[in-house]
Amino acid sequence: MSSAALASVTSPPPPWGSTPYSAAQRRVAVAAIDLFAEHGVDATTLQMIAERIGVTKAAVYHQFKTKEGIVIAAMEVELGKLEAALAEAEADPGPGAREILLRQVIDLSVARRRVVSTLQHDPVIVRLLADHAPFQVFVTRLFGTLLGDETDSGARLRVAMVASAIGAVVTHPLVADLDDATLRDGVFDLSREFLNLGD
Amino acid sequence: MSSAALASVTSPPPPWGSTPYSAAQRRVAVAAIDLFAEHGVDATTLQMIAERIGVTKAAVYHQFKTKEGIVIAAMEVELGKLEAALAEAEADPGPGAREILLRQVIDLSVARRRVVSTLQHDPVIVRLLADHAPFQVFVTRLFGTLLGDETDSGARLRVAMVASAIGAVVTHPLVADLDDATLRDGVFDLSREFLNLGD
Amino acid sequence: MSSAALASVTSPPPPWGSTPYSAAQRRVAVAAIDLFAEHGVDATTLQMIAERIGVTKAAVYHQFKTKEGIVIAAMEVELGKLEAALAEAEADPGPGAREILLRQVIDLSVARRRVVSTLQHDPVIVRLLADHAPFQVFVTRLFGTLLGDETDSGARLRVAMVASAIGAVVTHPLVADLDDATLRDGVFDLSREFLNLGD
Amino acid sequence: MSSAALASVTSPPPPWGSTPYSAAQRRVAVAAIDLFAEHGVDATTLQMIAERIGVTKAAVYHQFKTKEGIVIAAMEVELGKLEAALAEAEADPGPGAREILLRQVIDLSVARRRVVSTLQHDPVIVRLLADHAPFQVFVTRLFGTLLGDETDSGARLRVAMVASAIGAVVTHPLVADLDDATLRDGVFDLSREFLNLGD
DNA sequence: GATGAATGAGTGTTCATTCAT
DNA sequence: TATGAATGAACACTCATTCAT
Repeated sequence: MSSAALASVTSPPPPWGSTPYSAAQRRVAVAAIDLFAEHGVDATTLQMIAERIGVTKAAVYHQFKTKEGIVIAAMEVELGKLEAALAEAEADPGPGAREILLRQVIDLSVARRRVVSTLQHDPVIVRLLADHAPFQVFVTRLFGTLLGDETDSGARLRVAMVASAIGAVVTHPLVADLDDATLRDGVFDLSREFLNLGD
Repeated sequence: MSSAALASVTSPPPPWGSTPYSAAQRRVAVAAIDLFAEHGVDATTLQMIAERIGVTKAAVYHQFKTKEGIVIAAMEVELGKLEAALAEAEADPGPGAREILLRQVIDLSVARRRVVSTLQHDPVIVRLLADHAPFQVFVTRLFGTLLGDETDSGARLRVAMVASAIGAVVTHPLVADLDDATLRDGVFDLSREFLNLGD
Repeated sequence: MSSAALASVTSPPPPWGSTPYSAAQRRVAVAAIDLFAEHGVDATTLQMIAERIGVTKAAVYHQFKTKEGIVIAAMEVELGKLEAALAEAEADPGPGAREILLRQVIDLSVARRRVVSTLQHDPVIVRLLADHAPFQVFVTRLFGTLLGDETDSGARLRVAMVASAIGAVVTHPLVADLDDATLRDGVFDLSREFLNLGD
Repeated sequence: MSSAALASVTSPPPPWGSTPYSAAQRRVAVAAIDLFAEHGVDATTLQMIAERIGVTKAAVYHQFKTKEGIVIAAMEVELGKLEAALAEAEADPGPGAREILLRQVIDLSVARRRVVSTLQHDPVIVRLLADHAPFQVFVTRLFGTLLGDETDSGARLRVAMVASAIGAVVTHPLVADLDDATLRDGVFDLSREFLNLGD
């Protein structure tokens, strides 16, 4: 049994999507995500975030005690979109579950191209994720489900390559001219083929 | 004919490896690359770079007029390592040339894991590259050669995915336990399969 | 005749102990005193005061219009404890009155060690006191009574030294190991000896 | 033998006066002391310090990495003035040594009235001193020498009262009209009397 | 060629204070 | 009465950059 399936049995997954962020906090987080994607976390100042939502810098600080808090909230809001699909895949570990989850991941990655790509690689976020246990849990669950029952190094390598590719290909200049649907389906087909998920 | 081959005919490739950086400048660039990889470009201060090579901040400024200059030099030094392989592949556009180039790219990516991954995604560098023509030329040549004669959207998508995967898979946690050689060969085989390069 | 006795004739002393502070205001003042003693006035935020009494910052503002108001209230509450003894000493200017007042001052200083020491020297409070007439009156009465009939520079110097010593000795590391009773009596005896109050 | 005399035998006292502060750093420290005495440490901004010596805030930061560093330097510069007298008294523990040291302490306290009083009681400085070992050593030496051979609680109380009085009496309103010389001699005589140092 | 000193323009963060509800 | 949201003004601190020596 995969470690992810095991985890789903022993303890309920953390409620990513339902984190108790107020509406005001959500507004900040959403504005922040866009700016992070556009300029990188370090180059995004609190001033910029405040201006984008039309309030004062101090008002933002009324919602979040630190910039780091905003970054985490931004990540939670974004990754929360995957939580439902992941929970579903964990609940029904049938052969199609991985495929459905894969599809969701790709859909989100394409739909939110720059955001996903940035959040996945920005040095500040990478460092933050490494120190933030809940994120580790989420990522472990995600890759565990994607792996399914196979956990040998070959399978891990395949999943790692696909996962790496998805996050980055969506902003690759070579496919900049593809429309979302084409990119989505193309990436999905190649990923399935790559993961030997085909019939 | 590929756009890369075309480019190589119309204009001589810029001398990546032979850029006239002095020894002192090279020392700065090398120190900078490591720090960029470790902390990100924005979080790497000139003070840190100066300290790492045991000189003063002003001494660094004697070698480079701006921080941006250091970033560019760092990229040139790093990408210069691919220049020889790329030139060779361009000179002999036989069927094996793409494979050799691919191998070189993967070898470098694995050998310099964190560096490559960081330099490829750091927001400051990404922005700099977009504004820096010589980099565009280099990247165009690289992908052009990797594409070979096929330039339809399907082929472009395959190359984009492989290129995206290579740069990121090398630091993926799922393969963190693999030794360099295994990772190198595994990624190479999967990439060939992906690109339909196998016999 | 001492200037204090004169003052007590010309104008009724301000009602230190009976200042019309509501129970809620008193609660704020008491919490504030402790925090002022612990961190200094400047480093004590309204947030801290509010938290200590379990209300919100705005609730504190409902009781006091400014932070300065809280500082003044805190001083009044604390000094009010001396008001009764001072009034009594003023009413009966016999030879023992000074001694009784001295005793009260020392008792309070020892019992509320850190508080007294801090409130007497904190730069914010010192400045506030200098601008706040009622405090000047109180202090004048206090020292006037302590001085008794002698007002030459020699007597003033003795009283000044004793007064200075009392406020600070209670927190001096050299006597940190003394229990309250010992410290109280020791300081009292030395002060009497110093002021030539003994028989 | 007093603990101070012992300490002077086993290890040379730290070089308070000879701390390697550059001229520029000294200029900052001196300006800071005055401002600290005038407004308190917390209310003294780096801007104020910078302006007083006619440079930029950033220039001050070039000399000291933190505000705390400035506070410590200010203390060292000020206390360094006592170092010579203290070392001398430690070297010659004769009966007159305590008296000479006492005289020096009083002279400095009177000459630098507000400075000494403030530095001795400012909450920020008090806290800093508690966490700063070298200051503890200095203070221990100082009081040890002042105590001489007697270390019972009675002697400690007398020294504590005198020490407390000296630091505070110099700014006491009751003696504000005394000129320096009168105050100096008066405090000295009273202190001797207090400490039973008279012949 | 290298250094120490200096600077201007920010950055994240804090805090007393206000106000609509 | 009490609160949550908001703000303006400030603060300590940072950093790329310049320049006289």
